[in-house]
Amino acid sequence: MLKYQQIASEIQQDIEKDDLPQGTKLPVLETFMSKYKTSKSTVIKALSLLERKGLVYQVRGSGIFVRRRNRKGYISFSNQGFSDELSEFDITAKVMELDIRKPPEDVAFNLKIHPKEDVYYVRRIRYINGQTLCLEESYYNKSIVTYLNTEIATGSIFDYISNALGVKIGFSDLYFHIQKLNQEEAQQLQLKKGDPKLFVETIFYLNNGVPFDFSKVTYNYQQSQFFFQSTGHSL
Amino acid sequence: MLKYQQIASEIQQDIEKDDLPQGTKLPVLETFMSKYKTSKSTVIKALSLLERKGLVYQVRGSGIFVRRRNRKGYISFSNQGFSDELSEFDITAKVMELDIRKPPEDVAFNLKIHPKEDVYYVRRIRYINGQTLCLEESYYNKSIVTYLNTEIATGSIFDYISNALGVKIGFSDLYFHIQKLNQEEAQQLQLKKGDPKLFVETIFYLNNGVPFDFSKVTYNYQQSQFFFQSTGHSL
DNA sequence: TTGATAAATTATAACGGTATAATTATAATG
DNA sequence: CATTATAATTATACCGTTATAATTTATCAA
Repeated sequence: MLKYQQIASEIQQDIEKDDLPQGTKLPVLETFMSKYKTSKSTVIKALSLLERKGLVYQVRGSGIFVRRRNRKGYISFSNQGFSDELSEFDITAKVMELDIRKPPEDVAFNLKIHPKEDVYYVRRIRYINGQTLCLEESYYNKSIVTYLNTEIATGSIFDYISNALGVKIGFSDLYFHIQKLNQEEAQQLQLKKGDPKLFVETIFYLNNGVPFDFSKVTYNYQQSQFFFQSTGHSL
Repeated sequence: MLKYQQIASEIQQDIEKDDLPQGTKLPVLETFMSKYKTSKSTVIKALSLLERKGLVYQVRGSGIFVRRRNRKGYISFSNQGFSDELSEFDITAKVMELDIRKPPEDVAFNLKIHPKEDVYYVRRIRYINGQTLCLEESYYNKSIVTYLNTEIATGSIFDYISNALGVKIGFSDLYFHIQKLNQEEAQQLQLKKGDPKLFVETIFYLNNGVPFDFSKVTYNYQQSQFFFQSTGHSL
């Protein structure tokens, strides 16, 4: 791990370990410099990383302070997309379908592939604390995600992709819609037709800009409590 | 404006002016260094800023590339919250209520003030392209936002706060919920009771960490198409 | 005590340099 | 021609320094 990431990680652990409350002032930069035996720029980078993660805020001329959320039970979605810090919740998944097929037109378009190229198709129901969280349909570019099976898809597909396949995940585009459930979705989520849903289409890209996953997710509105932290202009 | 912000702004304008397509490679760092007569670190800072804004992505060993969204008609919400780049849309507002009052318990809690301190209360309906976009209830800490009137609230309150009052806006916490409209909300949004809604509570903080605005917004689900770009882990 | 002024503290901007890691292009090899 | 090894390109990490801007604290005057 990079030095500034390591430092950021240690500072984060310290904050969480001591459960420092909102507004607590952290040591000054000089302290971190000598503590971690590194340069000022590296400390600044580490703290900027924590600021982007929403853990601290920095005030010029004053200091660096702890930033905390004040509500529990919300699924946080950071700049990495969702699924960060879901350790707080018990998330499981049931794989309904998994096969190799040719992509529909919209999928081919979003993955920037030819409609006759193969994709992995995965349909899952995900559960949070035993309740239905969402229906998920995902299409993976098979030339990048070369292999998948039900066992893998029952766990975290992304962990598998980044670890076993050594693929580097970069960024993603998310498109949110609020809609009404149709009959089929309602049945699978154990809700009623016409009930609200959050529908999210996401395109995931590798770090070199190549799209490798296009997914459509329908969320159970009863579980749809999300938390998002925005950070300042400059940083 | 700071040098790196200025450079970022100019690069952004170049990208938009020439309408550079996704994946276009930008000049190498050296080019920017000599073009803007500045150091490498400053160029890197400018480009990192653009990366966080979702305008470019950088690939080590390869180059810097243009990142573009591929759908129109979505309200983008960046790390500044919503309302960035809304120039694409025609947004108006009608002020329904505006007065000074004592905050309810939850508002006092989120603004971290005593329940007997004064707040400005503003209730607005906002329209997008002539259609109802959302109902908004906002509470402003009066000791920070010292004055408001209907004329100001008809426009952008945040522009007024940051320009006229010279207050520096920092970050914000957003809490999202998917729910059903009640009778009153449905009527105001010209929808039906039980229709879906996106309900967002937001706490806005000054750059020194003091909360100054707590708002509750109910979105018309028919207009609720949002776009969000996530950026990589490291950066 | 109050209010203004100055000094100290603190984070940030900006410079410029060396070293490193990832990618891409080129050359060598079979 | 395909594969492999090497070199060139390119962005990033990291160092250390000076200058600057915001804030806080201390000082002084009324």
